[in-house]
Amino acid sequence: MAESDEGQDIGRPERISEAEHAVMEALWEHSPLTAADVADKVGKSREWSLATVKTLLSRLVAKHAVATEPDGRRFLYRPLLERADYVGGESRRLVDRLFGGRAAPLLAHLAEAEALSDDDIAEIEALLRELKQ
Amino acid sequence: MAESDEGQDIGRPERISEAEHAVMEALWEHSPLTAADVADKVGKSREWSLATVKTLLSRLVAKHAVATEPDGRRFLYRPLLERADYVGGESRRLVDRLFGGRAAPLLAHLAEAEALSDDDIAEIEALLRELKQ
DNA sequence: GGCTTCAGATTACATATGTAGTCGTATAGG
DNA sequence: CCTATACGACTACATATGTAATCTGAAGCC
Repeated sequence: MAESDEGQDIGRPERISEAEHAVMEALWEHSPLTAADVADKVGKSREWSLATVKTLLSRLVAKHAVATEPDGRRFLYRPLLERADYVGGESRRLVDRLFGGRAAPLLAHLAEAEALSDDDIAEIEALLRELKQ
Repeated sequence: MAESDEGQDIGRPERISEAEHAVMEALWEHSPLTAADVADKVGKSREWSLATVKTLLSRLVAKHAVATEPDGRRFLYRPLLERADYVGGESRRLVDRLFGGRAAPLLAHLAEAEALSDDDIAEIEALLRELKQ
């Protein structure tokens, strides 16, 4: 048992795998969805069987990242974890692990790898202006 | 067999796990090192037995991320994969997976999460100036 | 030269993850 | 009513990962 029996499930953000993340993206884009809907959306890019998508959805429910609500004889799935939280967490983890928590070196790396377009640069400048005032 | 038998091992960057990454950090900081040395350095933060570190080193050698050279009856380990390459790859993967390859949204997220210090901001501004000229 | 010791090699084992298939059952169609 | 289906639940299984312990052989110490 993860949390001592009884009591609501606060905190403890269970790790979401890459495959699971793909499913989350489908739900973030639009929800609620049935398993078939999700399989459909995700199936565009990955070649997953419906069974696979169902497994991933179950795991996400077990991890409290997705909630279900009955809809007749089936379920509608809806994200519990918000995309911003997930994305923020993952970004943070990477920056912490690889750059000692500093964002600047990350940016430097992306810049070096030509991963920054002119638009990106303009956007980042705007962001900084906003942060400073 | 990973690459058709015979022929040098070009490309195919095998994925390095988080635990393995910790070992790489030790080697990037200073190399070559013996397994015991690595265990020592890594042991500062993680509570790993020497056996564990040896396993991780072996796996890294199998993944061609680390090379060995005999030193008497033991090995000296030295990174083959460069830190910049690893870090660049991981950053890229994250940005691609979560931000459609755009760096600006990543930065926005870090900013929102207060993950940007004043120093960071100054540093990033300097970076941008450099990029623009 | 035999015993201890230290190093890498091999084996172990639980959990996570990717990827499905099968089971049981409620329901919709005939 | 009975049957074909469509779902979720359960089971499966290979590989990856975290975390070690054990085996084997060479080196050094008495």
